[in-house]
Amino acid sequence: MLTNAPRGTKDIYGSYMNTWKKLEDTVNEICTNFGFNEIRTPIFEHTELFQRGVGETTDIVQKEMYSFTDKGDRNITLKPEGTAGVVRAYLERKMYADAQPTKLFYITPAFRYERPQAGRYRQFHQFGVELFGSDKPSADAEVIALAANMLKNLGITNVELHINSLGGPECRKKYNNTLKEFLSKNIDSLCPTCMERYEKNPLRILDCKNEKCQAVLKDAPLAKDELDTECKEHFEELLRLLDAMEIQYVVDPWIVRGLDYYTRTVFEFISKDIGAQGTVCGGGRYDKLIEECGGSPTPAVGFGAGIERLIMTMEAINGSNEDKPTRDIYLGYVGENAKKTTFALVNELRNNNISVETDLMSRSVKAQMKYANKIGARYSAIIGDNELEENSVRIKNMETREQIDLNIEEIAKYMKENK
RNA sequence: GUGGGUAUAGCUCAGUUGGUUAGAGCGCAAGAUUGUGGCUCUUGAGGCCGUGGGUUCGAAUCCCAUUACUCACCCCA
Repeated sequence: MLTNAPRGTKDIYGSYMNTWKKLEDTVNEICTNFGFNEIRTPIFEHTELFQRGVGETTDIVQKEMYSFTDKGDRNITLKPEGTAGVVRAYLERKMYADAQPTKLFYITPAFRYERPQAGRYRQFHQFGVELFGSDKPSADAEVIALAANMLKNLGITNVELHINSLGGPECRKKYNNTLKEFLSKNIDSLCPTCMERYEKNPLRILDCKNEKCQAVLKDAPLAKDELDTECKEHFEELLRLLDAMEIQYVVDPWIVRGLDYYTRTVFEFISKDIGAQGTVCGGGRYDKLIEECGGSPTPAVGFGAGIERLIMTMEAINGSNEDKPTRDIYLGYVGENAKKTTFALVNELRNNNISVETDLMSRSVKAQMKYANKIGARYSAIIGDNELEENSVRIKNMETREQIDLNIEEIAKYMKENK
């Protein structure tokens, strides 16, 4: 137990960390270009926030939350997703009084008690974006464009954008009824889970993979055909904007998102290369959520992307990022006198922003050179009594094997020039 | 929560019909005449054979349980 991380968690280090950092840098840069500002909200919130925000009927709230009572008898939950906390902050910090729209992004751990499998962890990480204050299709377009742009910049080309509109609350209610009516004729041919869903959440039946259910659904009414004129116009304008930006998409009437708060636009970027959990990025519009959380009616769009899944898709294309570490120079030494000089020099170089390593293992010169090679040092030098006497150190380029003699004082300058 | 697969060294994996001290490759460490890397060679360290119980004269090997990992369902990022 002491040497086992809790189930469904992961240590991030080594080559995985390289990819992770690259991803974070890309995300930061793109969000800045799109005018989104970073927000970091607490890792835990009052349980009620998620019950309201994510929805009482969702699996997330009903069975997957890490909840506990703190010493002050507060009901606390580790965030199972990123949006609710941001919505809370938007209201609490009165960001609606700033220039609108408010455009925020976050990278955060999230926690769900689920059976782990490929692309699914109990602690995972979400990159997400939220845009508050605009009900216009252009806001949907901007958010989708950001996601597409990010994926492109990460070199993720093996994903497809699926998009749909569920309509506003009225359309949705109406569609639910039409769908139930349609299904009622064939309810006995549905799979057992779908028979349950018929009562609970008929929309979900649409993306059941069971063949029998698919057969029943063949001529099912589609949400996009039940939209009122406003919702329909909204969706069509969004598609026109995506076309204008040359963002490829598939209108997929079957996508239904599991979170309760979506209205109108929903979309997913789906990969076929990372197993059953193929949704790399999912989001949509949630015009009712802010009211639900106690604010005045405010439209919003956003998405969440799973960092681990993004990395999986990147690795499916490029393999894992096995970059060797690199250091500017390895400075070794022989003998006690040289040791002091070397440590002083190492410190000076580091103060000049040069990456240096030296011997901490009392190794032979040969072993020190081997180590220099392993850590990917670009240059190496060994300081001993001879070098101290003559004030001359031989700097070796590890790749070309070229060597050059320098005074100890000249080393920092030389390394800066050859950084 | 439900099902399938797996579990031997840091990693990838051998291990015969149950038989004495459990192996290989890679990695790690030391060395191959003086203070200089990558190749080669030698040597070494490192295993409660996932854990607990059972069968047996004897278990890494057979049986049961358990845990973890893994894939899928479910759900979602």
